[in-house]
Amino acid sequence: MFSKACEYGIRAATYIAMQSIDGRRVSLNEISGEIDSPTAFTAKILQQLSRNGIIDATKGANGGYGMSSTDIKKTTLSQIVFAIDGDNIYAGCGLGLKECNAEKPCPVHDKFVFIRDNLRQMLENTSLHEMTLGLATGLTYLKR
Amino acid sequence: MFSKACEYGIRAATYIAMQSIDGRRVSLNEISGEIDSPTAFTAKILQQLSRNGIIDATKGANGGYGMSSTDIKKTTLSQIVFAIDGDNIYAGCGLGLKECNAEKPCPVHDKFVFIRDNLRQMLENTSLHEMTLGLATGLTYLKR
DNA sequence: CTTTATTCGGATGTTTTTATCCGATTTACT
DNA sequence: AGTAAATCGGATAAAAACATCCGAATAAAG
Repeated sequence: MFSKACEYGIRAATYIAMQSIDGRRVSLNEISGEIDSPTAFTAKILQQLSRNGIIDATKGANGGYGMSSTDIKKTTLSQIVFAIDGDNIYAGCGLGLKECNAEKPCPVHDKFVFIRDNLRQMLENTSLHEMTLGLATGLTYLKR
Repeated sequence: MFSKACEYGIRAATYIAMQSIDGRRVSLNEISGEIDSPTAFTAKILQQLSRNGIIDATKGANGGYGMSSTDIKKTTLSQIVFAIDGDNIYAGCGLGLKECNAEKPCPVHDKFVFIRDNLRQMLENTSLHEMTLGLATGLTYLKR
């Protein structure tokens, strides 16, 4: 469904959000350890999120990654996916046609539109804040 | 959503089905021309579909690919996707966790289950026969 | 029996995705 | 000023996906 980069990105952002709620800044090593992702690759993804203003990255001692509480509430999975994978998920034909649309549809056009609308709404309606709720209570996990 | 191989596979199988309904066997060259796919790569995919019993492949002059009318009605997109991409679409966690399940879920487990169930049902309930209906009447297309 | 039209199967090449390495830069603390 | 703790950014490597090539095998038709 998503690229590996996107999976790591969502998990990393969720972890950063959770720790930011507790007022803690986190380092790359802590993140990749806690979400069980390849460290150097995760660094690249965090750079993309930082450039897109989704997380705050600070160099130097006592640096690391963090998010403001308003960003935690406002940022949705949709924004993270878009920052990493672009609009691949929303745009494009399910069967790979370049000019598939309502005028000249592929045989599964309508059915794909329906499923992708579901996915899009889910991503747009899920905030990082919501993602952290289950983690704090031990109901959900970010690794294994 | 799907791999390129899977996209070509669905389009190719749909084209074969449509022509088989008219009693025509089709060659690799005709298929890749009519669905606008890379010829040699399409051959590999058709081999997979043939090995999985989804299409009939016959060597030699007057050979080519075809499907029985019962297979056209019975074969679903789900079977084609499974033959090419395996269970990647149905199985596995949306965030890439190896042991994500109802006991130990990722933060979006339930939401992903919902969306994937939609997708699975759509693929299981769409037959190749249904795919060909719009093509014959010029309502849907397999290329461009 | 030869030619022609086909798919099959293995080897190979290309592109994209995933992942690593390491020096440069920045910042805080002593 | 010096050192340690961080991210940044560019180069490189490895793996997977995508794609091509070509000889072998098969079958029909002349």
